Amino acid sequence: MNADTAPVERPLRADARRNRERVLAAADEAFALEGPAVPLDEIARRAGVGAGTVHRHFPTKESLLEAVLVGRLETMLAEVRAALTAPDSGYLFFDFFRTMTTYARNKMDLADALGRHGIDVISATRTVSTSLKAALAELLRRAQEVGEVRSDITVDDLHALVVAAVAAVQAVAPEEAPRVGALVSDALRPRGGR
Amino acid sequence: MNADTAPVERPLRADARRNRERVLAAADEAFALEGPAVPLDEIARRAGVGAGTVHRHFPTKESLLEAVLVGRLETMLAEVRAALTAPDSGYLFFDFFRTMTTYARNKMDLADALGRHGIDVISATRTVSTSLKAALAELLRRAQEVGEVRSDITVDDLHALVVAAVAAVQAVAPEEAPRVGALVSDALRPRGGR
DNA sequence: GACGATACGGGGCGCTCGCCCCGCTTGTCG
DNA sequence: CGACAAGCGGGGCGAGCGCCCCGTATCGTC
Repeated sequence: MNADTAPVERPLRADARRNRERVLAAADEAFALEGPAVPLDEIARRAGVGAGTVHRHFPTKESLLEAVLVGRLETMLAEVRAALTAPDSGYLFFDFFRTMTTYARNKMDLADALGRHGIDVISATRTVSTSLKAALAELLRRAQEVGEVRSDITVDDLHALVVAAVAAVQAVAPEEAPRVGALVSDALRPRGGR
Repeated sequence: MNADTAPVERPLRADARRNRERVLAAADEAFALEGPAVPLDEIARRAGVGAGTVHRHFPTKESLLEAVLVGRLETMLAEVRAALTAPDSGYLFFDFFRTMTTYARNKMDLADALGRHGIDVISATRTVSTSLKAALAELLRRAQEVGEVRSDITVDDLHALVVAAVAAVQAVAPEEAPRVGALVSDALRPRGGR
């Protein structure tokens, strides 16, 4: 096999790598706090770098959004995999659902900001979101096996319910949030069960 | 009582009134299709008026958003009141829930666009949203009375569930939408029922 | 320690969009 | 029907923001 099919990309210089991480971290935080409309200058300021540096690592604002989104999906994936290795993971399904809701909140506005700019979110995050879906499918299967979850629920349904729970929780007073979140997740339980 | 406490505002000239309606209709449509970020010029173009005209009737973009939002809430209110006068309105609750979901979709992005601009949505829409809430409370009470809905659900919960259903429906393929919407609304039903 | 390559900073350009202004048109009323 | 007020159109200004550029600083290597 020859090397020129995969043009060896040289590793980043140490400071470049460090700055890239800083920008990513600052962007993650800024997007979470202020939403996807936050100016790039603000992100640069938080990261303690110049605007040019942000632009060098992420040629467009969308590419930065995309990178942050992929990072969040990877965090979620790690979480799901951790849940899968736990004993009795089927029984812990609803605890896990609550955790997912927290992560998903951050994810969503990024995803639709990208969508609005004509970026195909599905293909941009294909690798990680495929793995995530597979891991979720396994978790769901186990929960259904032990009768915790209705048997006619698909992974897509699960995803939709997480999204629904996020929306519902944001729509009520904070002290009602846990009850309402649970209310939504109850839609997953077999009817007549509890 | 004297008149100068309420300085009689002269009625709008006929063409002004017509243009105001056109702008409002164009804005409603444009916001629904393109989201709240649509430029005012685009709205003016759709309405067939100049940009200055839009600005005269609605001094800021937020005031236009607000006017459209109030209009949508009024439509929803009319819908709820219609449902209340129907015979057996308790039993039709879940049909009605589906209708609400459709209206709410349009409402939500406007509301949080206003929120992002520091507008207090609650007080801006106080009159109509108070009436809406009261009407919904009555509808909910009847549905609970005939056992269609869990007795521990509040109006705020109902609102949250509508929001949740909207989010869920948007998160799945169109052909799955009815099933997923129903899944969410099932959270309102007494457990062990149906 | 010196030299070439790589990365940084931040000023600046161009575009978009909300808002204003002013010369002209149209409706209203005696 | 005529005069005056009310309303209209659209060009233009200023602010905000994404993106680019280039002189300077820093890193990696021999």
